Amino acid sequence: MEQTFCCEREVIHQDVVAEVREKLSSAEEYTSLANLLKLFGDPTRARLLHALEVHELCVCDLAALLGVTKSAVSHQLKTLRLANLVKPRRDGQVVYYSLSDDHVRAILNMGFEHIRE
Amino acid sequence: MEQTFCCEREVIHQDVVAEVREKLSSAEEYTSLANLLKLFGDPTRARLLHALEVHELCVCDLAALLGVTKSAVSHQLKTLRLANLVKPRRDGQVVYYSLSDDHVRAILNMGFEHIRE
DNA sequence: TGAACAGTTGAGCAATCATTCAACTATCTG
DNA sequence: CAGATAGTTGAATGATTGCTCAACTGTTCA
Repeated sequence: MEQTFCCEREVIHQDVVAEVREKLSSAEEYTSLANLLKLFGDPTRARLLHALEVHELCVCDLAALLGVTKSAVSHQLKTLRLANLVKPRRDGQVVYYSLSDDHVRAILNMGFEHIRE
Repeated sequence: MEQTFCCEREVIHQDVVAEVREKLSSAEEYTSLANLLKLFGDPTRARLLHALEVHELCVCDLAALLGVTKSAVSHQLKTLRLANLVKPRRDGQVVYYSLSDDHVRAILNMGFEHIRE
């Protein structure tokens, strides 16, 4: 934001810009939106989420399934947990994770539709 | 992936893991999916896309609308263009951008639904 | 109680990324 | 053609991030 004005003289289409500005949400809301969708933007997390869409799984199984360490899985699950996308269920030593929201399914499927077209 | 085995002895739920493995896509497909959804994971790009959902806009107007430099907008638009999420239309000096796909709307709206619940 | 195992956590590191700056191209107009 | 303006581009930079490693917690079982 180092430029003091956008276009050299003025905004080109003031009316359209004003109309669009009215319909946009607050900057904070876009930050929330981006923070949510960012979580789908990593191959490991995408695979994790898609696997959990099929079946509840424990950290150990997820690590074996994806071919990564338990530590890596646990770190990613923590991120997803804090964003309320997955929820844990402890049974003895084993912690089972599952999707906490149907929006996860919807967003993943929308993405798959796009890349497969 | 430095661990030579996942769980100390074996995968805990071999049957479930096998079932899930069958239903998962290829690793490359998750990379494509992540590369797509990653584009929504930045506040500037999310605002950019949402603005274009309302109306076709030129680089100048977008910069004014978001309060960032034309250069920053142009860089982000290039990324989105290469992913086929937006498309340019030149009219003289001015380049107008618009969404090239309805999946963009669907994904954004799904995201908004989630954060607003 | 102590050994074994599932999972978590924090620090550190390499890779990725969003933005800035400056130089560039392209188009219009006088 | 020359000046002005819209937009693009590449290099540089500071911030973010995903993974690893090692140490830790919590639970089970003999």
